Amino acid sequence: MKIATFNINGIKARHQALCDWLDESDVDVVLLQEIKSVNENFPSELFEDRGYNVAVHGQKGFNGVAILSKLPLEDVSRGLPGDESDEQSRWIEATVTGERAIRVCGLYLPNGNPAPGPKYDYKLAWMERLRRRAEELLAAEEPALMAGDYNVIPQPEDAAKPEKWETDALFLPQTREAFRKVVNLGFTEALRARTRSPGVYTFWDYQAGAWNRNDGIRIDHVLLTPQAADLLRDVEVVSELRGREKPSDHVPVVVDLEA
DNA sequence: ATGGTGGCAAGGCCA
Repeated sequence: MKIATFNINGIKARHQALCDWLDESDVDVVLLQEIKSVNENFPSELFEDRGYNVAVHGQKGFNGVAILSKLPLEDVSRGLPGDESDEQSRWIEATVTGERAIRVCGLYLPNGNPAPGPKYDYKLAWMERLRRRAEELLAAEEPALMAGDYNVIPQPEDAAKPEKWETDALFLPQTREAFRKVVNLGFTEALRARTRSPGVYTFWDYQAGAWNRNDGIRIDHVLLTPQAADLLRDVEVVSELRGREKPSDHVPVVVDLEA
């Protein structure tokens, strides 16, 4: 089973590019972030026509996550637990069953800039809620993954120019520590597990020719429970999409699970 | 130090 995470930066502007990729790839499940759309305006038919089931957790203008799946989506849950007052749409999860049942969680972790400030406080609080949900997933001792735009550069080697990010919310020591706290509960970070991955990025800013100079960062991650890590066959970053017409500033990360 | 780009949606906000 191939499961992808992809921050598409606006479904309205990107549905054609997304469909082009779906038509030429063989992904079974796609976790989308930054759809920037309310549920009613999400073009579900485009994906249903291609054999995908669709679950959306949208929001007007910003954020928004969704799941596309060729397998039925069961037990869909929207919103990260732990704060009833949080109105931002950044989390969606569901169970997909091929040879094995996998719990897939799609997430769009807050950017957090400028730091310090209320947005950074929100990011850290969100990461603490993520940690608590992560503990529950591990306790279930079943195949599960949390994939998405984490807005975290885990290590200096995950940025072409780490010095540029020193005071940025994506790379501050507190951010990296909070991410480590989640991973070290017992997850396998899929790409890091497969390669040392220096020079492998998933985001290039639209500005200043970042793509042409390969001035990227690796901030889209797939975290696997031990039971899912046992099923890991392959990991791929589809960086080629970043060079196409009207690209997202992120590219997909695809894991292939024996499931 | 500033500005550099892009999406949503219709004026800024967010990244």
